[in-house]
Amino acid sequence: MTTTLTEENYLKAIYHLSQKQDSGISTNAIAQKIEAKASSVTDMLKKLADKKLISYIKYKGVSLTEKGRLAAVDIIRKHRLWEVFLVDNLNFSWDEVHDVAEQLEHIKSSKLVNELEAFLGFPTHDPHGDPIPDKDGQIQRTNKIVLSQTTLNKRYKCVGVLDSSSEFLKYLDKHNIGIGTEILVLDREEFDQSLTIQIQEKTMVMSKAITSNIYVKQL
Amino acid sequence: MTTTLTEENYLKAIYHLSQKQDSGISTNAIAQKIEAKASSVTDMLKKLADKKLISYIKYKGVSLTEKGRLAAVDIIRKHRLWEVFLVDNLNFSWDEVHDVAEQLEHIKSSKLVNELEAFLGFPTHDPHGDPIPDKDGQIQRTNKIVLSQTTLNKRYKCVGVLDSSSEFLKYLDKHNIGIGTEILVLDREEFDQSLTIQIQEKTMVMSKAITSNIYVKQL
DNA sequence: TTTTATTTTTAGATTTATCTAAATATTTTT
DNA sequence: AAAAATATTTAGATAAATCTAAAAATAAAA
Ligand SMILES: [Mn+2]
Ligand SMILES: [Mn+2]
Ligand SMILES: [Mn+2]
Ligand SMILES: [Mn+2]
Repeated sequence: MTTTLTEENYLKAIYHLSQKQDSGISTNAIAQKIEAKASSVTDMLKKLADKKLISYIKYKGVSLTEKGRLAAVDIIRKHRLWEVFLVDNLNFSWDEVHDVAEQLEHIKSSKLVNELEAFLGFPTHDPHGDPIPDKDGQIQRTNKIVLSQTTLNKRYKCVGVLDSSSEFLKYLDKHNIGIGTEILVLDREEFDQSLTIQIQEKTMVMSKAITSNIYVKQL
Repeated sequence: MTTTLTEENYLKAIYHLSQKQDSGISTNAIAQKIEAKASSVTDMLKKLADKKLISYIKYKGVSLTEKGRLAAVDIIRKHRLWEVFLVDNLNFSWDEVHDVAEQLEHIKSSKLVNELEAFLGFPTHDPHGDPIPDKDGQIQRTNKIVLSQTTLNKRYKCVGVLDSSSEFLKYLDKHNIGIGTEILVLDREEFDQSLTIQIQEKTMVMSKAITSNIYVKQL
């Protein structure tokens, strides 16, 4: 009952796609995420279905079984714990950790991940504000919203990012926005939905492409 | 010019075999170490020779090129640094680290290994007393001997192990022998070369199978 | 120095994960 | 409801790493 690196990447991709859309995850959507051709995906789906990790109905898309969900969440747990380690202890910045974590998440050793978690002080979130699943696959979900959906003249705190690409994170760094940053929403331009916000006395305008990728919580 | 996980394992195997015997490492010796069939080894040797990582003359065995040696030493550097991390920070004992390090040694990120080294305080040796190669592939070699070749009535310090299998390390744990342990050699039985030694007031007899796997330095 | 044994290489197959091209199913448009 | 477009699956190929069985080379023994 061991999963290969490739299978693990498919499970993770299906899991992430399931966050947006509950079931019937399409072959094409997976192909796009994995960066493989649809025919390759079909082959792998048969394999994952044989292993009871997904429910697969030809032409109708897939969904994770409980077994598959637990496997996926375990990879994500490892990924996020390693990201915390890289930032907290090895001087990585939040835009540098993802690629290395993509490799580290496949290391197989339950002692390793559990000891790592303890060493890090049982962190609840990774450097991008994403929650870290616990040993039993439970995820602490908080009711965050995206900055684009905030109401005017209220104060918010940045608690995460939707897009955690290196490019976007560097943009945020440049404008001194990170997890914990306080943001006051001043105005919304109706034409393009751009926001005028204030961060530490400084006022700036942000396009919707930006604000729809920043998670905040009202203070 | 990237090396696959499998290629890396072959390079490491060839490197370790080269420590005992300088050149002309045989196909069979590699096969035994890798736990593969000789025919599989021959295939891989061609591949490694194509990549200029080894010098290979049909039927005459192989040796690492400088490029291959550096690649091998880099894997070993990572392996040993991770072993230090596991023991120093994640509560692993020296008999538990090897299998996990076998996985971690293949993670590709020069920032990761260099930052890890700094985080660990630039350790010179791993938990088994083996030297950690530096960034440039240099290895600090010390003139250690095996316990079986010591002279009577002299005091030694354990500085490493030749056999670092879990079984052997557990045996050493049971008898309170570890890196740094002081050993006084009292007597040698000529018949079977067994040694009577003294460790912290306690006297014990050890077979040659044991004493030839413990590295010591005279005090 | 032949003969025998061992080692190494080659030839051909297998498994995993991928691809292209073609066939089939589903969805959308007319 | 038929035609067109899109999505998905199948068929057949390829590359990496392995294997078994057979052939060839080298080493050891007679
Ligand atoms: Mn990540
Ligand atoms: Mn993350
Ligand atoms: Mn080791
Ligand atoms: Mn070691």
